[in-house]
Amino acid sequence: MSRKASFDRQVALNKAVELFWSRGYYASSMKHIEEALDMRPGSIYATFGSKGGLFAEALEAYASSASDDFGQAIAESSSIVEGLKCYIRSFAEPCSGHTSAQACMLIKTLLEVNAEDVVLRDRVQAMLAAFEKRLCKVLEEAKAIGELRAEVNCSRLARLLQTQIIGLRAFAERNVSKEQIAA
Amino acid sequence: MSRKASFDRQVALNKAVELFWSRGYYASSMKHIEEALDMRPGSIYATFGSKGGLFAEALEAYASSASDDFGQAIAESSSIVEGLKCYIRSFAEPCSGHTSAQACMLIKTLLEVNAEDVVLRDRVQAMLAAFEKRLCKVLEEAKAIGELRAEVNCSRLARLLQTQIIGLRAFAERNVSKEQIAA
DNA sequence: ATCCTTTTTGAGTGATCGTTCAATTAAGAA
DNA sequence: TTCTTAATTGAACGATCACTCAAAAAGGAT
Repeated sequence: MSRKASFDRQVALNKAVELFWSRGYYASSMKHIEEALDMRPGSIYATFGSKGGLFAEALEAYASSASDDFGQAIAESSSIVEGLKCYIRSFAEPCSGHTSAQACMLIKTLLEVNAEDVVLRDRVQAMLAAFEKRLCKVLEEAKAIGELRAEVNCSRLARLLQTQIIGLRAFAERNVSKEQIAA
Repeated sequence: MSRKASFDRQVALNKAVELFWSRGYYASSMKHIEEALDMRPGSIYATFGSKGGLFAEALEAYASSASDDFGQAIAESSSIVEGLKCYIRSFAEPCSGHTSAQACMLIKTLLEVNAEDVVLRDRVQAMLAAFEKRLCKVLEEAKAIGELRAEVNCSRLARLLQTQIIGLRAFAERNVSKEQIAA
């Protein structure tokens, strides 16, 4: 039955994430995208529909992989709280191949996308809310085990933590070693 | 001696700040700028040189006005710490005319501008560093008066506070009433 | 009122934007 | 090998990008 695609969709999406994450949405032209994915416009449009469609899929891929990273950090550590600390500290270092630390792609997108693009904006907000919920569940688990005192308000602490993470990762777009503040 | 300009430079810059702050740099086209400033391209280029030049000046104007706001918040309050609290709380509300809270323009710019534009990037970083220094000085003043305990590390607390403010203002680009966390 | 000088205007520049599609290429079936 | 069918290509599209400049407009001095 005819010919099959020569590229790997997930590989292409990862390359798109890398491009959009570093350059942002508006500043990534189709020329950049063609080069990054090593695909010609026809294939890109046949596969992802539009530049916006590709971005949306790339964002989902990013969120999914970020969520995996979080789960792994918690699972690998001896305790939940220790895992959280480890996770947060990881943002302060020039981590995993990147030359310098980078702010969360969700936040970059939230701040870049103008208010007119309601669909994308809502999607990003939903992703951030989902992560907050995830954080909250993990905290409640820690409380149930006794790692956290019984009187802590988990949903409030989750919001506070997320704010901290957002600030830390945006701040990390600069310089300094400041993982000493994380605790 | 001939004709004089019919527009007010500062008024135009304030309009530019409003536009760039809400739409970002790349998504603000010259057409948007012409409309926002009520000026034609010839006048804009004669006055500000280029789109980038206008943005740079608008950013300076924003930073200057933000710095004034900070000074005023401290001066108006009964104590330094109370002034700081008030200043931070002000970001959680749909403040001063804007329909919804908005992240700091410096941070939006830092996250939007790609790494190639070194000059602008460095300028933003310098502005953020200046604000951190200002925060630090205020904290040291508070310590000298006795509002803060003697053992606090002011420069570290300043960094922590700035991270908090960044996170809070980015977070505020969403929803909720969460000024309860500020203390 | 007239002239001088500067500002303002807006049509027009080439470049690049996101996107399309007819022609070409190539994998699997017969 | 030949045929079928889908994937890939890249030239080209109209729109819009940041920007220019010659012509028109208007304030100040005489």
